[in-house]
Amino acid sequence: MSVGIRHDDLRRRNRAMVISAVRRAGQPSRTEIAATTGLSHSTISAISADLIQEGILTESKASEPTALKRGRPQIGLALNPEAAAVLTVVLSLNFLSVAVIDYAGQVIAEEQRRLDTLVMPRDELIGECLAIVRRRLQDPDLDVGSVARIAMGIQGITDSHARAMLWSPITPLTDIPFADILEREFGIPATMENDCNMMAVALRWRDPERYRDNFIAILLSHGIGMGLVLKGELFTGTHSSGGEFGHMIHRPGGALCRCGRRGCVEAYAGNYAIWRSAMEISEDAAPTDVGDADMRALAAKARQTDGPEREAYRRAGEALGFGLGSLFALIDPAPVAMVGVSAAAFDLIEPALREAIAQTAGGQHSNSISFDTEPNELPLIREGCAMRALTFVDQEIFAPGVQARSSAGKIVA
Amino acid sequence: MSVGIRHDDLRRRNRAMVISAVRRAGQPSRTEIAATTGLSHSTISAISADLIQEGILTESKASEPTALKRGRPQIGLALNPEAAAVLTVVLSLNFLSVAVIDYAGQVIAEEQRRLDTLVMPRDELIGECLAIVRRRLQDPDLDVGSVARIAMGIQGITDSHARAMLWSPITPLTDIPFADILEREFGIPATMENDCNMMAVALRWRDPERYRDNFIAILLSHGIGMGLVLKGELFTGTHSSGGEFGHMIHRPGGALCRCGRRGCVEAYAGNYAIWRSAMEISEDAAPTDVGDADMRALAAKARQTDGPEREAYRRAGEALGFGLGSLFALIDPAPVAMVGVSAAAFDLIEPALREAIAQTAGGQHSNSISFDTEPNELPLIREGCAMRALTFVDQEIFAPGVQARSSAGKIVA
DNA sequence: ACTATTTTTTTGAGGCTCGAAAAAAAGCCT
DNA sequence: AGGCTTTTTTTCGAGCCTCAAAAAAATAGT
Repeated sequence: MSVGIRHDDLRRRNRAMVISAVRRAGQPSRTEIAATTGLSHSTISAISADLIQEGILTESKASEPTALKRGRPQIGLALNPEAAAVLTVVLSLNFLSVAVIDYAGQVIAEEQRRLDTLVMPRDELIGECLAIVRRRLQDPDLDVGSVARIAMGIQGITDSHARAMLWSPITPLTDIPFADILEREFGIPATMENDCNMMAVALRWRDPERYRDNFIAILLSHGIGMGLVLKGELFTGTHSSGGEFGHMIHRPGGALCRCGRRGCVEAYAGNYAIWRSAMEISEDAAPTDVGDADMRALAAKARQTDGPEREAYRRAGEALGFGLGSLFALIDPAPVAMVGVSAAAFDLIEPALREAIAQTAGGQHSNSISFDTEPNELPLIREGCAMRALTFVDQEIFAPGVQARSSAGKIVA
Repeated sequence: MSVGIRHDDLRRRNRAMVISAVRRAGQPSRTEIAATTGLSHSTISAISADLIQEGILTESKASEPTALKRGRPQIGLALNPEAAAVLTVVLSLNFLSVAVIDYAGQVIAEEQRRLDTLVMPRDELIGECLAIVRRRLQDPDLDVGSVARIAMGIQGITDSHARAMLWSPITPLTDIPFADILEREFGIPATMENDCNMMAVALRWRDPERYRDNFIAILLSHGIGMGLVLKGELFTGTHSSGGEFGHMIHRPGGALCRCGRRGCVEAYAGNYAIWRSAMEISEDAAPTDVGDADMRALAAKARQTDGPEREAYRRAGEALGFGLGSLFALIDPAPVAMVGVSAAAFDLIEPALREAIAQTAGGQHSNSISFDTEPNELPLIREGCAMRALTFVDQEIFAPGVQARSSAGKIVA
């Protein structure tokens, strides 16, 4: 079961804590770090001396316009951008993008490509991913050896260990162990992350005030996805990436969902469902792909006239509201971020959503539940992947445990 | 944010680990503890010498019929029953029970009382609880000073810090801070726990093989409650005890629930809902109390003839199945324990439940989801409270952190 | 009685954090 | 300018903790 704390773990954990304090705070002084971590000044001094000597941190003398104060000025500590680099791969519908990011979090190279993900055979899809990564790694401007981690994000379900894509709406293929494939090809540790989870991670870094310990990121796109942070931790399923909010049951035996089942929230609130409803096509009709431009036109029409388009958004709001109500019954209410193309139509969705949620036990005080919108999910996913990879480097490479230390470079299976 | 590890914390944590290893394993030898905790023999030897000297552990020479082996025989370590005692209070519909339990987990005294919880005024209800505790504490056979912790369990919603009852079906009263009340009255640290959470805790101690890291305990009684363990941790809401499975929405705008809303799972699967449906009373009718004997008679009738009684159980199964399907979409499937009087009628519920769950995304491989039943919830709740209180003593009193050490006896607010 | 085997304790070394004191690096004041 | 104050950072010794190795203890087999 839970394991004892060894004597060496102590330093390792406190190192990790100092690094993470610097990553969060930007340019904290040693004194500030001591205050936030609760460790003594002497300990922080010793650890940061080590980290600077190892090239992980740097002293940034040129601190911001220092508020004129008496006493020895604080010396800001910053992440050394050259300490390492990470690579992010984001695979979404018909689109593949890669970025190389330095240790301080700045993008230093990127590349994007259009693909027909829906029809590509397995080998080709994997091949395209490997090829784009290889091109970036072979960039002469880049010191290849410094790429310490790859984080790949994909729309769809991944396993709970972040190793494989289990199922995805962007391809009929299933069970592709992308993390293992990337590690085998490039010898760099990799993970396979769920898109909505990465959105949640990114939101937390973007706005820690609002998105701190408990919040929900919901992707309103072709499908409905969710990333959930509870008590400061990303919530995942026990076997899969979990949080399949879109496939909670809204109406037993109801509209046909893309997953082949009936009555899921997504079957009322996914792009295809809103489209189907607005066009007054049967609820039993097979889901079709709807482009972002078409969805924006639909929203415009719904705003203009009170017809089936507006009703379609109303029904989507109702499904989302009852779904959120059920979710809130389980976890208590939390702030929500709506992301994706239909988040731009949240004005059409919100009234019915609030009305529905007010009818649920989880929606008590539904007026106090706050929603935020962000129409563009891709930057969020990439940012999330970047932070995921960087914090891995922080913890597993620059503050390694006993196992990792004895077998540097070996990929953990 | 997260705080650094001090040097003194190390010993504290490892002490706690040794104690918990003994509590889990029964009579482990030092060598076994070293193996399970991963600490060295010398460390375990030093820590256990301390604990024995302080009267927390004892060496149990008279170990079980030792498998004849060469070498120095292992000396079993056991919890010293006299090291401390805890007190459990369980308040349920019309029933109040108290037990005193020694440090090794044996019940050493108990008392039970019938009350009219539904109609008692606030002062009287609190007064009865205090009186029954006081009687047990004043028992001359009991060394009062040794009672180190009180855990109170109640049917209903508690806050996430386990301090107060927020709402309960057994009384119209709300927001009673029982933990504070007990602490003020007796000067003993106390917590206020949710019944279903305690059921889950108890199941884990009873059968750690089956109920280890991920499982669900569902109370099928007047209302529907849930205790959820995910990744080895009890899952609670962010503000409340959470996990209000019974108030997930089964059918928007559907049958009237005891909570005043419509379409909750409970409005189809709670005792009153099954009764209402079997008697062919309107779904809009106000919930009524149904005795356990009546429910058993109803189940018998349903088994005998295919009438409205059987249909009522079928509809309960359907609601539970779709509810579990939605839950499993969020957390992935896990073993389920059905507890309470209607668990005895699970044979009537199961077919429709499995049929419904198979129609949900979370219910993939629904045949592999296993159900267990336990008709009697009260012993489980008491056991859970006992283990809760005992592990608190293990961790907070016998392996105290810096704060607790410097202010012994002070109640943490 | 002696040896082999296994468990437990003892001992010394090394490492970590902490508090106190010293050193460093400014601004402030006369 | 020079001394003083204030604040940050570093240094140093003390006290713990864990670990590995060696020693001691306890028993079965021969």
